[in-house]
Amino acid sequence: MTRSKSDDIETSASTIDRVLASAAKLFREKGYAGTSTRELAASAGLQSASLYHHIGTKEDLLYRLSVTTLEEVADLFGRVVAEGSDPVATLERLVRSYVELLLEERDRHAAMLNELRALSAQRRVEVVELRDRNVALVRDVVGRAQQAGGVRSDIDPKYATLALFNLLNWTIFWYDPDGDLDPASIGEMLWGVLFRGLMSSQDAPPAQRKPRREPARRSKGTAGT
Amino acid sequence: MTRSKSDDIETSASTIDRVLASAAKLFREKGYAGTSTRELAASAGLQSASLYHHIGTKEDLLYRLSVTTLEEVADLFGRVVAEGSDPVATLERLVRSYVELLLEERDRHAAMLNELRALSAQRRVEVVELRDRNVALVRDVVGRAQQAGGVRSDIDPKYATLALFNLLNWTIFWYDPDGDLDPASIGEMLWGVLFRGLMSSQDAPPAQRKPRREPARRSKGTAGT
DNA sequence: AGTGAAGCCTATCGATCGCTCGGTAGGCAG
DNA sequence: CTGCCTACCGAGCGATCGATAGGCTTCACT
Repeated sequence: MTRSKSDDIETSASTIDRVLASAAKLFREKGYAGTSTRELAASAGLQSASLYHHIGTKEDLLYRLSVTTLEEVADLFGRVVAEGSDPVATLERLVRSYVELLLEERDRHAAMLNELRALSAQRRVEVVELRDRNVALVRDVVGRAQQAGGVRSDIDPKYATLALFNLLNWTIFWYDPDGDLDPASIGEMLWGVLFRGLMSSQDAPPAQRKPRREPARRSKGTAGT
Repeated sequence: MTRSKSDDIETSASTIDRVLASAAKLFREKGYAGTSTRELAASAGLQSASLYHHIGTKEDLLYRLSVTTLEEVADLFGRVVAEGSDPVATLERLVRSYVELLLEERDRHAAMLNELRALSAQRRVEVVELRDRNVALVRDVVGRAQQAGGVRSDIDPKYATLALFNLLNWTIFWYDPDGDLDPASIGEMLWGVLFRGLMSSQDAPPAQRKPRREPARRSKGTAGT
């Protein structure tokens, strides 16, 4: 009452949030199996036994991290698609905002993407379903962009989407928060590579052009060079 | 002393090769820390004690796998560059042959790429140096392709190369040897995405064109889309 | 003042970890 | 034959693992 109780509640974050943040950081740095519950507890500022007041098992940490992270992605994607505009512009916003989220929450995304195998079979299936739902949303946008003529149609949208996430996800391995580029700049760079490619553009249109409907040849691509 | 000893040279030992192959497979599937020496031995058809007749420590397995794998990549890259031709054609052969090697030896590449953190500090530095040497070779080819006008010059070759390995390396996570595409087809698809991008090509040249020398502006890239 | 939950602690459990020990089986040289 | 070497194994070491048992303190509410 009269005494200042605000000073001992002033803990910056709740204990469970500190534990989850520590888990994400350590899982990314050392892997799930390579992180002990004692390290985890110490990183969050408590004894290992005290962990089990907040969680059931060590696996719960990875599971909660993964679900939260994938639901954030689903929210982001849902918001971007709800804005509604032409498919290529939507795809660009998906890519760039995803990269920004991926890198700003790198610990959680890296833990989820790399340590999925450590989950029990049932939970792994559940997490994979969440992830696949996000991927399917992007694939739909890719397909619509192809039908609208903004994206080349000689690549199966399934593989175009796999290539897209290839290009974006591996960034978690080299992104440096103290490096030259911030997440938004990396997203801009990667979108540029994804959409325009590395090919020198002598006369490519800088923005989208009216749908011109290529004959959608499905040959084997740039075989001969 | 020099009688027929060529057949019992230690490099032809089959047990150690089985152990190394088992280690690569298990490290990819379960991670380094998640794989016990007992599992490793069982997978190679031995008791765990017998492992230590062939190796010093568990870490030796990861180290030997990593060095061997990176030296194979260095050999491959050296051969491709030695063929000598225009930089864009060299880059295409680098990309496509790298993807084929990456996927044909997926276990070893995945173990090396994902479990590097499990190595001791000294060995980790050594392996990273080997890897960076391979990356630097690709970056040089990218830079020469830019100077020759075959690759757009508005992206720092450092980041173009990071994007390149982004696009290729993540494939280890979804490649299925029993799936639709074989490694060569995936390499062809990824090269197509890397070089041409996803943009619908109304009039882009299907093969290389004579160097046209862009002014090589080095600004911040594709800001306005 | 009394009650009960929340939050964290010390101490320790059984299981499993990487690794070592002392041995055995068989090939080969003298 | 003896002696040595490679390859392997059963048993078990100390350390560490994830998780548990039970106690102490704080605090809200009666």
